[in-house]
Amino acid sequence: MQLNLNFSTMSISELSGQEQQRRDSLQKLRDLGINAYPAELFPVNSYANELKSDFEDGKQVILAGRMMSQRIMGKASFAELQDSTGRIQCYFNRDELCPGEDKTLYNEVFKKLLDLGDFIGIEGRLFKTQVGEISVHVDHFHLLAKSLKPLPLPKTDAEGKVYDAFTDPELRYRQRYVDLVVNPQVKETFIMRSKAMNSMRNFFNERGYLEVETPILQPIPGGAAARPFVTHHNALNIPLYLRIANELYLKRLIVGGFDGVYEFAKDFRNEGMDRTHNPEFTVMEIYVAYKDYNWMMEFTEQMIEQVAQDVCGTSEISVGGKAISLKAPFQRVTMRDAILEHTGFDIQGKTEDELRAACEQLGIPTDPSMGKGKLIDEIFGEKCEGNYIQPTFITDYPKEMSPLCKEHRENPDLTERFELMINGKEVANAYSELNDPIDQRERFEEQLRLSEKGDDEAMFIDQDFLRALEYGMPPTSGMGIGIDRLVMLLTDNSSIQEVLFFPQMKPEVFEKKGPELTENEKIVFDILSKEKSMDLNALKERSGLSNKQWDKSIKGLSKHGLTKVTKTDDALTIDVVG
RNA sequence: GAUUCCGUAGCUCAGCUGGUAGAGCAAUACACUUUUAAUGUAUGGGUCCUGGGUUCGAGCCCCAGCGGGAUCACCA
Repeated sequence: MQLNLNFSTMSISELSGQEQQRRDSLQKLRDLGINAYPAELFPVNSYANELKSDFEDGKQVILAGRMMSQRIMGKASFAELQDSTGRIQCYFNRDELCPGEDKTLYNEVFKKLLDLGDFIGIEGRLFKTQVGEISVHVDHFHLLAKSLKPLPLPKTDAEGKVYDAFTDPELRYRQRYVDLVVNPQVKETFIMRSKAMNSMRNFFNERGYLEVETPILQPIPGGAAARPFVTHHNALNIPLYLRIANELYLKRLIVGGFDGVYEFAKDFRNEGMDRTHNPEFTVMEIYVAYKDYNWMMEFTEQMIEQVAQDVCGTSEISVGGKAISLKAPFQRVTMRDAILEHTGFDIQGKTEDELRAACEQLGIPTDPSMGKGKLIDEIFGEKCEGNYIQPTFITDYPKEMSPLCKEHRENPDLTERFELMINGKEVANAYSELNDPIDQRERFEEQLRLSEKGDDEAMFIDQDFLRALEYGMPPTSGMGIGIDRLVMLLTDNSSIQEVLFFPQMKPEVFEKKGPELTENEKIVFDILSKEKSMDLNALKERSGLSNKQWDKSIKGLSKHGLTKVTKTDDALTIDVVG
């Protein structure tokens, strides 16, 4: 029946007015014989920013990008073109673009059928307007790709004040492509991220270390204490884990004879999400043979300074309004001294009970499952960590916290481990790596006992890794650095979501708006279709619906275009349309 | 997980003690040959996140849910 006709066109009526207009423009372009999505390459030879920095009057240029604004003044117009480097103004003159009688290209195509956001290609020459704005005098333009959805359009005035900024975090993260188009500083953040990784890569390559790749799907998720994601391999019919770290594989490569290996690795942890944690994140880990953690501290501080130079152009950065100097060397403080300084308590030689008592005294909650290492870690995390704004190496961690780290050469309760703290947060973590296979096996067994006590993050025993160590691993120092957190520092962002292109979010629900009438709408429509025309109140009586349900239903029917309400002097009448 | 705030036009946001949904930009039409948040005139544009409830009447009040932000807790 007739209903079907109405409903079949519904998907089109779901479009906003502006979306519909753009589709109409697209059709008109096609009617004019213009392909809105041409296949051939466009021979770009210039970019907005370099044209502005190296102005050369009259230079012939070909460039392409999105048209982001249009100022039409009769026979002449200005438009802004945004390419990957920035924006440049373009000048369109009707009688130059259309020298003959036919002004369609300017009057119709440029002025009416092009929309903001469309990709166009420009051929023209550089000049400066009377106001001094560097612009391209357009000789020819080509539609390269039509945009069917209107972009948000932030505007900046002469004083640099931004209006109508696209700021809603949900929309920005879910539609990062839009965020990147309209928010230049967002793009800059990700360019800096790429520079940081390139800088580190260069730093390592110059020293002869090898970039490698190791498995992401691991039968035993080792190298860290964390809950993994599990998946299943069909052909092998075994569970596989997404890696929580790549440490054990990189050490196997040192066993195999490489002097230095590093990997930029995506790790995965099935834990909470907040402004500093995303379920997948990027870590750089590097292992260098014949070195210890003292060497690694020097290596790390040099690397950080170099990265800051390459990314920010300076080692003096500002984070959340605080000035931080990333110039090497960094301060070194043992964990014992750090705790002594900030609490007055000396952890040296203390028993578990004494440590627990100290925690109570400091107001730090404890529970019976915490061992010595955990208690010390709590004190440090609670009372010390936040104080290290300037880069500081905290060294010599308790043994229980570090099952893969070599025992300290002077104190068997400690390990040769450091963490680099910047802005009160951990940025890097490094060891003199444990290479004694017998000691390593005992440490794993200790982890197993923790696991049996209910610690679901205790490490698994990796027998193959132990076998590798038994063949012999040279003394080695390893270091891991959280790339996301480092980039947060360098770009002065306090949320990890700002430095990930696509932070994890709950899946978006794309509502399917069914063409079906709701039950209530059907009830109302059935009554009405028998009568064709009714008094509104009479219909409401007959329907027996509550006020709210009645209201929804009657609005829904009008929306579907099935009914029409007309107002006479003192009554409302409803009719079936058509 | 707890607390708290938010969800209204394509975008940014108003919306009074509950009384027929507003502005700027964007869009449409017209004018305008070096403008620049261009300007002037006119016009169109809404599932007020969803579902219940209270009410003669809900964008607003109540309940439940969805999504997001912030803070805290947990966790490397």
